[in-house]
Amino acid sequence: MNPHAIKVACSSCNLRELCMPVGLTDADMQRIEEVVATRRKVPKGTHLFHNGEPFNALYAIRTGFFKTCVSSEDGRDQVTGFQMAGEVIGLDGIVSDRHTCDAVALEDAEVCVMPFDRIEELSREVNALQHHVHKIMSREIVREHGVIMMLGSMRAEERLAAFLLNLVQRLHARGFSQSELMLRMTREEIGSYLGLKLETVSRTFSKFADDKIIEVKQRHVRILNTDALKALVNPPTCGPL
Amino acid sequence: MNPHAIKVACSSCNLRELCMPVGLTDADMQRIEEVVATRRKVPKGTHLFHNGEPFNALYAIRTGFFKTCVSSEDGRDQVTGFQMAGEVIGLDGIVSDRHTCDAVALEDAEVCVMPFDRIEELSREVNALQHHVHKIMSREIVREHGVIMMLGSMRAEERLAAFLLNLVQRLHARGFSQSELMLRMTREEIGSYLGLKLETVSRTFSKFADDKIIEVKQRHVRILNTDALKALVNPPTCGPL
DNA sequence: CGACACCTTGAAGAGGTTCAAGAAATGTGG
DNA sequence: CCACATTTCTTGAACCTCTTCAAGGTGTCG
Repeated sequence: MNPHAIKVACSSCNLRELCMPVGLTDADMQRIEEVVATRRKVPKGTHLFHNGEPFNALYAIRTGFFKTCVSSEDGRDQVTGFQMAGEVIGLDGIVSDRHTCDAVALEDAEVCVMPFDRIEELSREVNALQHHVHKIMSREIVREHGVIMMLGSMRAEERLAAFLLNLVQRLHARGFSQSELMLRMTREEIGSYLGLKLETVSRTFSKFADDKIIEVKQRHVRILNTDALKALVNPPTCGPL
Repeated sequence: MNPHAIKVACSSCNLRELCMPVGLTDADMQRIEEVVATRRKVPKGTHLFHNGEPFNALYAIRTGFFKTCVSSEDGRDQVTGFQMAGEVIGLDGIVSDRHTCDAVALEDAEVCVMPFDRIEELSREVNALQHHVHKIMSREIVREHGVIMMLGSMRAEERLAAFLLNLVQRLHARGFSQSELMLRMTREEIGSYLGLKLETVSRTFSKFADDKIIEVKQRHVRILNTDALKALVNPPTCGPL
C-alpha cells in the first residue's frame, strides 16, 4: 500500500457534486465510499502515473492541478489537458491495462484513488454509478473533440482566448473569480497544449494586454474584457449576409 | 421504428472479433444479440446522426465508411475522425443525451443499432460486455490523444504520412492490402482532419509521389516505401547524442 | 455532352517559428 | 539576508511553412 494512503469519506467531501452521481441513497453512497479506498498526496512536479505503467485505478482530484501529456517515440511531448479539483484522470489506461500518458502535478495535490475493478464491480449494482462512469468517459471524449477543433481550425489568438475562457469558466464553477486567475503552468506548457511555441504564447499575451483585453503579470492574469475574448473565439461574421 | 430496420444475428457476423468481447458463452452471446436489435442502411452522403439530435443508441459499423465532424458556433467545420467497419460511433452523445457531432457516410453504409439503455442494462449482467464497453470508450480517448499529438506537434508532411499509415494499418487489420488503398474522402476532408488546407494536402501528396514514396491517382494511393513514411512520422534523431 | 465537383499547380503573402539576447522571478547556499 | 545560479518570460529580427488567391485540368453523372 502506498505510504501516502489516507482513509476518507466521500459523503463529507465538498467536491461531492463534482465527483458523484446525483440522487444516491445513503446506502449506495456508503458503498461507493468503499470504492474510494484511499487518498494519495502528489507533490508538485512529481508524477501521479507514468506512460507505460500498469493501470489499476482512476484518480479523482481533490486538491491541486495536473497536466497530462503524451510523448511520441522520438521524444516530442504534447500536453493533452490540464485537470483541476473534481476531475478524473486515468481513463486512457483502461483499454490496454497500461497508462498511455503521464500525469504530473503542477502544484501540490491530493487525489482519491479508485481501483477500477472495484468501480466495475459496484457499477453493476448501482445503476447511477454505472451511468456516471459512462458520462465521465463520454465527457472526456467531447472535451477532446473541442481540443481537436481548436488545434485544427483556430489561429494563435483564438486558441489562447479559448484557453483562458475555458480555464476561468472551470475555476468559476469551483467558486473562484470569473475574471482573475493564477496560471499553474509555464508558457511552454500552454504552448504545447495549444500547438504553439512558448514565444508565440508570450507575444499573444502581450498583444492582449496592449489591447486592454487582459492584464498579465507573470502567471497572474486578470480578464478586463470577457466579451472581446469571446469575440476572438467566435469571430463575428463579416457584415450582413 | 426506422424504415431501414432489419433483423440480424451477431453470432454469424464476420465482424464479431472486432465488435464483441472475447470468451462469451453461447447464452451471453444470445443475450447480446438482443441488444443489437436492428440494422440501418445509411446511403452515401447522408447523416447517421446530426449534432444536437437526441442520443439513444451507439452504432457499430457493419459496412461502409464514415466521417465524424464537430462544428463551431461560427460555422467552421472540423473532421474529428474517419470510421470503418467494426468501429463504434456515437459515444459523444452519452454525456448530454444529445449527439455533439455529425456522422456522415462517405460511402453507402450499414450500421448495427444498439440502444444505449439496453447496453447499460445488459452490461450489468455480463461482465465481459461491461468491460468491453469501457475499453471501447477508453480506446476512443487514446485515439483522440493521438490526433491531438498530431495536430499539436507535427508538420504537414508528418501529418499526412501518419494519416496514410494509420488508414492502411486499419485496413490491413480488416484483410485489405498493406500498400494500396482507396480514399473515401476528399482532399478537403483530409485537410480538415489534419488541420491543413486542401491545397497543402494535394501538394504534399504530389511531393510524396515525386519522392517515390507513394503513387497517387486521384483517390487511389499505392504506398511504395512504407519505411520512408514511418521515418517521416518519427524523424530519426540527428546524429549520435 | 455539358455542368459540376474535385484536384493540381503557381505565385504572393501572412502567421508562426527559430535564433538570440536580455530581463524578471525563483530557488539555493553561505 | 544577500549573492549567485537557474528557470521562466519577454522582445526583436530573419526565416520558413503553410495559406490564400487564382487558373486550369481531370473525373463524374445526369
